[in-house]
Amino acid sequence: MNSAKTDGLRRQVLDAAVAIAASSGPDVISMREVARLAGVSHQAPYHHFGDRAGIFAAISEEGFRLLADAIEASTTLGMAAMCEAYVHFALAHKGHFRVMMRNDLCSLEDYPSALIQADRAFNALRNEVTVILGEDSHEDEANAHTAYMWSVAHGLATLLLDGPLLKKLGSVADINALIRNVARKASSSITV
Amino acid sequence: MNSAKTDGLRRQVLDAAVAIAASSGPDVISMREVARLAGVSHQAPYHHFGDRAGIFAAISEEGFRLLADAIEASTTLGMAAMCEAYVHFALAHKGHFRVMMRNDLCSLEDYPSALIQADRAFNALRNEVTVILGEDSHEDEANAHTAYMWSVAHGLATLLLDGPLLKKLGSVADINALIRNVARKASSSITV
DNA sequence: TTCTCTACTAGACACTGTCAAGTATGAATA
DNA sequence: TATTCATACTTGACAGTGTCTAGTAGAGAA
Repeated sequence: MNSAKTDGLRRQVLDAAVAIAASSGPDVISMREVARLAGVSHQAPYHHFGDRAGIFAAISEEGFRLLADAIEASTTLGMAAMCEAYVHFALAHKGHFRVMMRNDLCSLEDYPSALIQADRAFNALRNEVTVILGEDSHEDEANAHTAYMWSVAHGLATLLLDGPLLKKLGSVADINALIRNVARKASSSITV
Repeated sequence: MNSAKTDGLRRQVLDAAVAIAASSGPDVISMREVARLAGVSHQAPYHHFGDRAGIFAAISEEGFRLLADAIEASTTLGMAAMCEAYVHFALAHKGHFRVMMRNDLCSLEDYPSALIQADRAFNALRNEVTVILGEDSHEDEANAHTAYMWSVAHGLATLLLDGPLLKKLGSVADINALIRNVARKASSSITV
């Protein structure tokens, strides 16, 4: 009955927390509930995560690692593909994404290992922008374009995930078509 | 000492809650804390809001009303101005904005009066898009463009407010210049 | 006077995160 | 083999939380 000791409790708690974040949001995650789900005492998770913020930090690190992997993998496919990759990651990893983007749950700068993964994702996007703009482009210009691309992808992702206005866009027949459409618009704004 | 009875307790609780949301995030808002700040018993706020979600609903309604006002006012100035208005609203009303965009705190469809205000804001943007596209434009095209504009504005707003990657964009000299730049890029993507 | 409505207060309950202290188990060391 | 020690837990307690229930002071209407 007690599977906590067979496969790692740490992994089990993490999976439970991500599942709760995906279904009901990160705020519903409770130390005592995840302990209960894992079949251990209410204090057992503290040994692996320190405190509640520690769980969120672990989810963030894992999430940013997955996001960076996805974005780096799409680099060769161009700007629009990177934008799509960002949105699809958010939809496919709802639990992770919701936690990652809430730095009130755990401030990223307190957890350097999570920050490293976030940097990987950002740098991949930033590099692609400079490649497109060319070596001689101004730094501010590259920053502005990066901010623009990130805003589009992040905005669409959060609107699709938790946006109060999502249902208004429901009349768009295919949600993947919308994502592709938005990504294409965004990427074409760089070259113009 | 007890100013709760002189000016309305409802207003006092709301202001305290918005202030806490702006400084520390909505999750820190506690029924008992806002009651304490207002100098009343821990049950007094329940008479005005029903429960905790009721406070968030009231903040959402007020926030969407202010947002709709701001967006409608900027209609005559064109698409880029509407986009800027959205972002500036988020920065100027941090407390409201954070609550509005968290429908896990209170789901908007349960509070029709708040939903009406959200619709006002959306419709203003949507109308402007159709005006630019022309009467004969397809509905899906208008939806896609509206989704795009909303994504850009919302993405930039949330990244500036709570984004873990905000500091990366810090090298952009003037943040208002960034907002104007992004808004202009976004609006020009419609006519192209 | 009595009745009713509003705007509260007071007490209790289950639940939460977390501190402190204890325990079983396995490996390393003397 | 006996002892030490770290790991991975358990148990118990505490303050703080949202919210249910039950009361109360006061104003206006009948």
